[in-house]
Amino acid sequence: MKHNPIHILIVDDHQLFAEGLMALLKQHHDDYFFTHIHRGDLLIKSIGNLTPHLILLDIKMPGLDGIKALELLKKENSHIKIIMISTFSDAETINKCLSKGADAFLLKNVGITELRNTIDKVLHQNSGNKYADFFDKDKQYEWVSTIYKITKREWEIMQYIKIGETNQQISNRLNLSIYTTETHRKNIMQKLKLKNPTELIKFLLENQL
Amino acid sequence: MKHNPIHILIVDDHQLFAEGLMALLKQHHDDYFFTHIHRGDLLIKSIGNLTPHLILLDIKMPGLDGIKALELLKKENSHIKIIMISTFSDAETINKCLSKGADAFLLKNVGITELRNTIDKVLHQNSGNKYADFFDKDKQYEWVSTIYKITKREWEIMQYIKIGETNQQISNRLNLSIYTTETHRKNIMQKLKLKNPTELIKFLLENQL
DNA sequence: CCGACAATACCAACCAGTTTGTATTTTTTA
DNA sequence: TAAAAAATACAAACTGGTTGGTATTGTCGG
Repeated sequence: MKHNPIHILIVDDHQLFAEGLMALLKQHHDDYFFTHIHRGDLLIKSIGNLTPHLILLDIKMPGLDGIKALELLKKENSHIKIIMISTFSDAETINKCLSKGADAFLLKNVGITELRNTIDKVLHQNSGNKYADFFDKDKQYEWVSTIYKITKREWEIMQYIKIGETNQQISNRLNLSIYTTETHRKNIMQKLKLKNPTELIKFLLENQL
Repeated sequence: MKHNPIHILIVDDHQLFAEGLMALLKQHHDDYFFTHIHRGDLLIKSIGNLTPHLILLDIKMPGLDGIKALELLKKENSHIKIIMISTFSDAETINKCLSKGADAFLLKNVGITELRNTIDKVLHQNSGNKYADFFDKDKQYEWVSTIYKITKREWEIMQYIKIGETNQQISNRLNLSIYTTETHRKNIMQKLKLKNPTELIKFLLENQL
């Protein structure tokens, strides 16, 4: 690591974020050099001409989402280390990433120290160990519950609505009458002052719940 | 600007983004110093004890969204310059920000040069001029249309679905029969291989369309 | 000029969620 | 322990979107 420069490829559609990352990582490592790609599909097209040791891969991107990109990459270039970086972190997404071969999963709200540590770990292990940064759902619940008076059960139901389940599916899953789920949903809508299912989904996604 | 240090307050829930920004901005300005707050509600609580010259304010945050924060801030501290930084940029959001007193609106996918220029402009003007960075919707349309074969009309209708309009409202707006809108919607769903309205909204939001 | 595609329009049966109610049981907490 | 809050359950009328069709008109490129 001292004597051969390490090539890090950053794949993220946010120019500012990518540039910031490079600036931060360079601060302690003269031997890092970077490439920046801002679209998933360009990554796949150009990976043949690039030989990164490590890819920092955003999940949410135009062109091709990070998870599909990860899948394609690991099939062809399994030696390249990949750290997924995302805003979201439901367990489902994290597990999908790890099972498709990601070496680590980090949230965008980690600090640079944690990112550096993760990079070091990933670069210096013969793979196998995975590092995942599970999101603190409790914090999220805390603010919806205090601001909107959302109860635990309502919160639980919101989580299933977010992943696209119908009232019927939620009821089956939680062993509830569909009427109960309807009632909860009604109360959620009232408390959040939302008018239609679309607005609920937007609320959930935009507030990263 | 040479002799009195400039205090920049960064309000963004993404630690990495904020740290990256600070690293980038420090590179050319020794006379900048920074505070970082990661929640909208904490901003409002602590603004009394802070005297920033400039606030870089993210729109999407837990606690209190950036637009409300902007509103509250400008009411009390109209002299503080505020640059909104966001991932999204529908004209509605931009206009809302500018009308509530934001001095500029930038997307997270601008580069550091553009950010620096905007900061300089905002700091050196007696307010009045506004800088907004309207998103290149054409680019977005380009990739959905090439990947999913979405037509112009379908794209147009998707935009209204995204803001929560019903088929009826869209039909009125575009002078179409509701049957036409239904047909377009049906085709959109098929082309995107989506099963229900929830998935469509998720697709639109997650792909920032 | 013709074939493909886009845009328009229609229909009926169907499915999902909303609204506006009421009401019982369980749990929490003052 | 009594009151409040949360969770449960039900029902009917209603609104909005889906599914799987069909069909006409316009338009653009080969």
